[in-house]
Amino acid sequence: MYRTNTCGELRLQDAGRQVTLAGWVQTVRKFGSITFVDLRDRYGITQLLFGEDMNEQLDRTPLGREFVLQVTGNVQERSSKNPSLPTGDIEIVVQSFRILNQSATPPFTIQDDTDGGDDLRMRYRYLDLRRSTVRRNLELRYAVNRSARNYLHENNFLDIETPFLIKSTPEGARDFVVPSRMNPGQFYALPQSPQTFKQLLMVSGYDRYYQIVKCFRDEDLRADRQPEFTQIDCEMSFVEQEDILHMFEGLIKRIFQDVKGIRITEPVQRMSWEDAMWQYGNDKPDIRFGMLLSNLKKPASVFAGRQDRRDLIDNAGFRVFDEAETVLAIAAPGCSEYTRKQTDELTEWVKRPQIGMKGLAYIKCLADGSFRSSMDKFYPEDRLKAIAEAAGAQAGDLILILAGTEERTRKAMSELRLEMGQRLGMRRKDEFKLLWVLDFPLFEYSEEDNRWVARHHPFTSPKPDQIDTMIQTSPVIERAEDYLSHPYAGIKANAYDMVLNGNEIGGGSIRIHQRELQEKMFAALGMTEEEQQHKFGFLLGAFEYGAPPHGGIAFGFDRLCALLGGSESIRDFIAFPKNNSGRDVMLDAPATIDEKQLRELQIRPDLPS
RNA sequence: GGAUCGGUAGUUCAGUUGGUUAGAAUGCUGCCCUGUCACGGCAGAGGUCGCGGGUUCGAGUCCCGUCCGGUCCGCCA
Repeated sequence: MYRTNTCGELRLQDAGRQVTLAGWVQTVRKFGSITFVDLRDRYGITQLLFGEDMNEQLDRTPLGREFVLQVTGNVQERSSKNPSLPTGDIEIVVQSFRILNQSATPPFTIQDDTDGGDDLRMRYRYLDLRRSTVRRNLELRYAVNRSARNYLHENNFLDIETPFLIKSTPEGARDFVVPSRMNPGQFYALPQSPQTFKQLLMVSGYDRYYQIVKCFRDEDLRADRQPEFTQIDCEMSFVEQEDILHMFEGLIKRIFQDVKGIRITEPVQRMSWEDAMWQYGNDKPDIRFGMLLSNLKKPASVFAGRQDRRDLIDNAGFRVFDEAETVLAIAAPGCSEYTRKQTDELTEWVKRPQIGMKGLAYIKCLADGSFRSSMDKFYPEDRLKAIAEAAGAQAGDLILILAGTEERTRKAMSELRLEMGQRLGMRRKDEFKLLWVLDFPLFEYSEEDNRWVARHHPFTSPKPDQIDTMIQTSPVIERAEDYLSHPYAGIKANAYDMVLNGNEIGGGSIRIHQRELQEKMFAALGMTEEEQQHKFGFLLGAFEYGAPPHGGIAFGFDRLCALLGGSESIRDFIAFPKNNSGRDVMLDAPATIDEKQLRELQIRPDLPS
C-alpha cells in the first residue's frame, strides 16, 4: 500500500496514529540535525519532520524539490502551529521513507504565485497543473459540469453523443478539416457545434437532449477564444421561447447555487437587442452599473422609432458635431474635477487604434452648478446645461462625448463606458448580473457579399408573426443602399442570448421546423437550390417527416467557468489549452507529417496560394 | 490579413546618450544552523543579450529582415 492517508486530511485528533503518506516534495527546510519537508498532493500539504535519526539516510539519498516521496511515521501535535494550513496543527515524525522517483529541478516554482511566465508554464503544463491555483480551476470546472448534468438529468434531458467527423458547410466560421484515407481527396470537417444533429434528434422524438461537448472553429484566437472549446449544448421540442428561457434560467441559477453558493431568486432581467444597442452600444451589456448612453444624434436610418436630441447640439458652429452621423454621451459620476492631464489621457485612450476615435469632448458639471467644457467656444452655458440634463448628469459628473460614424462611435462609446466603469470600480468581481438579450435582427446585410447573412445561424426562426412576411418577400437586393429599407431588415429572430457581466455565456433560438421556411432562409443567404440540397439536403428531408417545433441553446462552458472563477482568460480553466496562434507548445502541434502519410492521404502541402 | 508590446542568467526582470569586466531578486550547488513553514547566515557556479544582416572605431542599446510569445482589430453562421 502506497499510502494510508492523503496530504490534506490529517488533523489534531489523528495525533498518535501511524500513517503512510505519498506525495511530492514542496520544500525542504534544514536546521542542522532536523529537517522539515512539506509534502504535497492534490489534497493539500502536510509537514514532515525528519529527526536526528534520519540524517544518515538523508545524506545518502538527499531530497530535492518535486521528488516523489513515500513516508511512514507518527502524527504528532506541532509545538509551533501553522494556522494558514488546514493540516497546520500536526506533523508527521518520519520513521522511514522511500524516494519513489527523483525530479529534475523544475523550470519554475510550483507555487500559487509562480515565477513562471505563460509560455513556460504551457510548455511544462504537467508541472503547472500541480499548482493549487490551476487545480482549483479544474475542480471548479468539474463542479460546473456536475451541476449542469444533475439539473439536466433531473429535467429529463438525455445525453446523446454526436459525431466529430462530419461534413464541411462553409457557412459561418472556418471548419477544421480531416482528410479521409479511404476516400482520397475527400475530407471530413470537425463540428463547429452539433447544431444539425440535435435538430435531427428532435425530429426523432428525443424531445430533451443535451451534451457537454467539444466544438471546433478554425478562426484567429483571443484570450477568451480557443480553436477547440466546450459547450453545454441543449435542445427541446414542443417549446416556445418562454419555455426555453425558463428552463435555462433554472440551469444557470442551479450552477450558481451549487458552485458559488449564490442563491438567485428573482427572474433574470430581459432587454431587447435594440434597447441594448441604444442604451449600452453593445449587444452584451454589462448591467452591473448604469452610465447609459445618451443618443444626442443618430442617423435617421437606424433606431427608426427613436428620438435623438440633435436640437441640443446642431447648428452651434461646432463642425465635429455638425458633420458627425452619430453623437453619444455618457455621464461619469463624480469625475467633474478631472484635471487637464486626466481628460487628455482619456482622449489618448479613445484615439488608440482599437478604439479609433479622432477625439473626445467633455463637459464638467461642477459642484457649484456651473459648467466647463472642451466646447465652450461653441456652446453657451445654458446649452451645456441642456445637454447635461439630456445626458442625465448630476452636479459633480463628467460628461464624455464621442462623435463620428454610427457603427464606430457606438462601439467606441460602449468601450469607453466599460473603461470608465472599470476605473470607477463599478464592475465588482463578486457581483454577478445575468441578462437575457432578446429580439435580435434575423439578418444582417453583408456589403462584401452583397447579400443577407444570418446573424445567429441559418436555422433560426423569425418571430412567429413575421414568418409570413418572410415567406412572401423576395430576399434579392439590387443596390446596397436599399438594404436598410428592405422588409428583411426589420425581421426579428426568435433568438436569445444570456449575458453575464458583459460576457455572452450562452445563446440559442427557436428553430425553423418547416421545409418551406428553411428553404426561404437558405435562399435569402444566397444559396441556390442545388447548394441547399448538397449541404443540407438531409435536414430538409427530415423536415418532411414530421419535424416537431423545437428550439435550444448552447452555453460556452469554458467561458462560464472562467467567469465563475473570476478570470478573464479561459486558458486557466482548460487543462491543456492552445496558445494565441493555435499551437500546443507542449506537444509542438500542429506539426508536419511524413511523406508516406501525405501520399496515403493524397495531400500536397506545398500548393501555391 | 493588420496594429501593437515584448524576447538579457534555470526563472522574473533592470540595463541611462551607443563606450571599462552585462546587474538584481529568486532558483541551483557547497558549508553552518534543533522549531521552521517565503526559515536564516556564509561562499560559489551560472550569459550565443532570440536569430541573421547592416551602420559605427565600438552595438544588449540604432536600422533592416526573420523567428517566437502576449494583447487587440478584422474574423468568430
